[in-house]
Amino acid sequence: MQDMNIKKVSSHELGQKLDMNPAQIRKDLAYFGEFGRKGIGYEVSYLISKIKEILKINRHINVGLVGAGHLGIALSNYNRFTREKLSIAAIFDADPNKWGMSVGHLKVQPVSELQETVKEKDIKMGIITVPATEAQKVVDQLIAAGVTAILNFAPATLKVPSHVHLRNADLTTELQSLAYYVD
Amino acid sequence: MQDMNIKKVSSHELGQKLDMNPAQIRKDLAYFGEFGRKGIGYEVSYLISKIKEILKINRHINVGLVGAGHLGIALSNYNRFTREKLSIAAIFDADPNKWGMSVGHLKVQPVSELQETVKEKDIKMGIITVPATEAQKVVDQLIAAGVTAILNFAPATLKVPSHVHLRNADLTTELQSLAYYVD
DNA sequence: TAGATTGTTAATCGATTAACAATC
DNA sequence: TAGATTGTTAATCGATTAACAATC
Repeated sequence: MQDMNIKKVSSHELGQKLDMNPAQIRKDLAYFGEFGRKGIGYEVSYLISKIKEILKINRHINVGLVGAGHLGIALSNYNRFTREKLSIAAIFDADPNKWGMSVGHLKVQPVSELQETVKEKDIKMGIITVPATEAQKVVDQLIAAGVTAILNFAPATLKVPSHVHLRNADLTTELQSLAYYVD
Repeated sequence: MQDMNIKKVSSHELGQKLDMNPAQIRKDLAYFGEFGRKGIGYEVSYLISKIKEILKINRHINVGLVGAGHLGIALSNYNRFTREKLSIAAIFDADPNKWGMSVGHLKVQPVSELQETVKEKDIKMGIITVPATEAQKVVDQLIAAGVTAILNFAPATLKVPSHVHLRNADLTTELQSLAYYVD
């Protein structure tokens, strides 16, 4: 709506677009504060900024990626990250043949430099795109370096301490959920 | 549990593992049929087969992948698909330089062959890993070929007719949801 | 038989929706 | 002012949990 230069929106309009009851929208928003004006509605730009604040996506975050294989390179080139204030700030790999290889504006670094680089570049999140057999070792190293939020693409069940937030991006599950609708 | 050679399980045990109330588990399962035995519990292998049946993941499905870039190649090599009865049976790309290129045991085909190959190989699902600018064109071609379940990795909002099931695998959202827990 | 556990009905709990005073 | 729309309280609805007869 902001892109379409629409300035204000009512809970009724939002409800139509999101296929939700207007009262639900007002109640959910009201839980976090008073963002609207009676008789007027919600100001689009203000609502966006408030929602970003609530979801904590109103700040820049540096991300470290471990595993310079096809998936790792694909993610590095994924330009939507940049738009959403997420920067891949370093890429690591265990394979000496890949060290120094250019990926975008970055060069692949040895995993041994992980700890130092995480501190230096203020990396707060990690992405794991190594083979399943290497994943636990990598997650341990990321945690040792102080990273507490990790997105794992390796098809492995990883063990992390309770203060670390691990999210598994399981592409199989996505496909399987679609399989339900086939035929 | 099957891998651990455990033969039977009670709703109480399942509840503990899944962090759910035992009554919830019994009720949910009972919705689909009577899978347990009073005084005994559920037989692990039977329960697995019934759940796979309910979720319709008890059959082999061939998948066509469009876009032989890094992400496409990464997905082709993703061996977990095979284990879950999902086979990438063909890879397409618009770039003539990629035609004939080997990816696993497949060769990259021109998109012009899509329609024919989908029929020939009984492809039921599609994966889109092309640039955002090409995605709508590709989804249209997949639909024209008769594919009704599509997983899209391109950061684009695609239009599909109501009988087609489109699922967007948005990697940004995954990362953003983790960002909430940073600091 | 006694203990265990299901499937299901009844009770409880929480989430959604309706209604409305406040007010722009 | 009259119409619109919020934030919030009250009413409704549905989902979760407890309880228990059936039975292995």
